[in-house]
Amino acid sequence: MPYPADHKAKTRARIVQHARVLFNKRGFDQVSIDDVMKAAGLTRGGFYHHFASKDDLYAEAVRSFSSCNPFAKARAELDHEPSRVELAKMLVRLYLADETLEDVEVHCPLVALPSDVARAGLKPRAAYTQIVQSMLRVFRSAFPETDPRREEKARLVLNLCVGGMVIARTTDDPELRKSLRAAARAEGLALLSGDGKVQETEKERAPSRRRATVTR
Amino acid sequence: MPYPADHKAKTRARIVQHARVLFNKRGFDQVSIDDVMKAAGLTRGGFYHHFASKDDLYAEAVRSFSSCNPFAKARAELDHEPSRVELAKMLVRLYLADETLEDVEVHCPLVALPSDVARAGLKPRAAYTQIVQSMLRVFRSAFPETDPRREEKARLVLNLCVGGMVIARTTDDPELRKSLRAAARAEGLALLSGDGKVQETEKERAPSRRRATVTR
DNA sequence: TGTACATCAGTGAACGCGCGTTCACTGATGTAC
DNA sequence: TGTACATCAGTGAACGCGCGTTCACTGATGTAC
Repeated sequence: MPYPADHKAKTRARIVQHARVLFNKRGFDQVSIDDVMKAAGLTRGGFYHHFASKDDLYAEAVRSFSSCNPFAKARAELDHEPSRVELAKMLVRLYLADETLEDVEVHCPLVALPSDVARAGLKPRAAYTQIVQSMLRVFRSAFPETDPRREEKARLVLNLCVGGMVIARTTDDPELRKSLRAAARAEGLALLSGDGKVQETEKERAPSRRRATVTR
Repeated sequence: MPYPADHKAKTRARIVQHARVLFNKRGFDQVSIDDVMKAAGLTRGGFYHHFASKDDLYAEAVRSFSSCNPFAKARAELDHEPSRVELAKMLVRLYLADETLEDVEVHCPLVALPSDVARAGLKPRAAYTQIVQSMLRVFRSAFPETDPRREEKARLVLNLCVGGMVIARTTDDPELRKSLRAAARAEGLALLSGDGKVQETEKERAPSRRRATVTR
C-alpha cells in the first residue's frame, strides 16, 4: 500500500464535507468540481478517483447533511440529559433562529436546496426523505404515545419549521423574514408544550392555543 | 411602423409566459434561452431584442407568476360572490391539492423555485415578496379586524401552505407527500374557520407570546 | 538495514460540448408620395 | 391606387467561455528482498 489504508477514505470525506457546504450555499449548478476540489485543497483531476460523476458527489453531499444538522446542535445545546419535549423544542428554536437563517452553511438542506432536489435524481431525494423522517421522529416523540393526534401534530411542527425558513430565505423584506418565523416558532412551541390539551379530548380537532412557557 | 404597434409587446409577453412555465419546471440553470425561444416559436437570435439578459427574463418570469397563481383559480372556482373566508379556504385547498402537486406548471413559485430565488438577484426576490404579501392579504382578510391575532394566524396559514408543499415536492415517499399536506390543510382550514376562538383570552396570550419568540 | 520496485492518489493539460451573447443580414409590413 | 422606401422584429451562424470529463504522467510511500 503506497498510502496509509484510510488515506483515500479521509480525502473522500473531506471532499464531501466541502461539497456539502458549497452546494448548500450556491446550489448544484453554481458549484463546479474545481471549486469543490480547491476547497478541499486538491486539484480538479483527482476527482474521478473518488466519484463517478458530479451527480454522485451531490447525492453523497445531501446524504451527509443528516449528520450535521440542527439535530446535533440541539443535543449539544442541552448538556444535561434532556427530555424529549425539551429536545424537540430546542430543535424548533434552533431551526428557526436568526443565526441559522444568517449562516447559510448550517442551513438544513430541506431549506437550502428544496427546488434543486425536487428536480434531482433518486438518490438526493431519498436522502431528503430520511431527513424529513428524522425530524418527524424527534417531534413525534415529544408527544405522549396516548395522544391520538400525535402524528398530525408532529407533521404540523415540521411544516411550520420548513415553511417559515423557506419563505424567510426567499423574501427580501426583513419584517416578513422575522414575523413569519416568529409565528412558526410560537405555534410550534405551543404545540409541543401541549397547549389546548383540554379541548383535544373532545371529538373536534382543536387547534392549539398560545401560551408557550419558555422560561429557560 | 413595420409591424402593428402591439406586435412586439405581444411577442414579449409570449416569451415570458413560456419562460415562466419552463423555469417553474426545471429551474433557472436548466432552461436555455434556446429552449424558451423555441417554446415561443422563435429563434435564439431575437431574444436580445426583448431582454437585456437571461437574468432579466428570469426576473420578469417570476414577476409574471402573481397573475397566474392559485389566486386566480380560487376566484374562478367560486363563481358566486365569495366571502373572504370562503376565498381564503379555497386558496388553501387549491394550494395543497393533489392536482397542484402533480402539475408542476401551476406550482406557485414560492414552492417551485425557493432555492433558485434565494440565490438570485434583487429583482426576483422582490417579485417573490410580492407574492408572499398577496397571499398574506387573502388570509388576513379572512379574520375579523377585531381579532388581535389576525396577523399571526395569517402567517401561520401561509407557513403551513408553503411548508407542506415544499416538503411534498422534495420527498419521494408517497405517504409523506400526502400526510404532510393533509395536516397542513386541516390546520389551515381550522384556523380560517375560527376554531378554538373561545380559549383565546387576552391575558393568556399577551405575556407568553413575547417569551416564545426568544431565541437562544 | 538499505535499496529497488510497484502502487496509486494526486496533477494539470487538453478535449468537447453547451450555452449566453453578438452580429450582419433578411424580409414582412406600414408610410410617403 | 400603386410603388419605392424605411423600419425593425426575427434569423441563424459564429464567438468565447466555463465546466464536466479524460488521460498520460508524477512522485510519495509501503513492501519485498
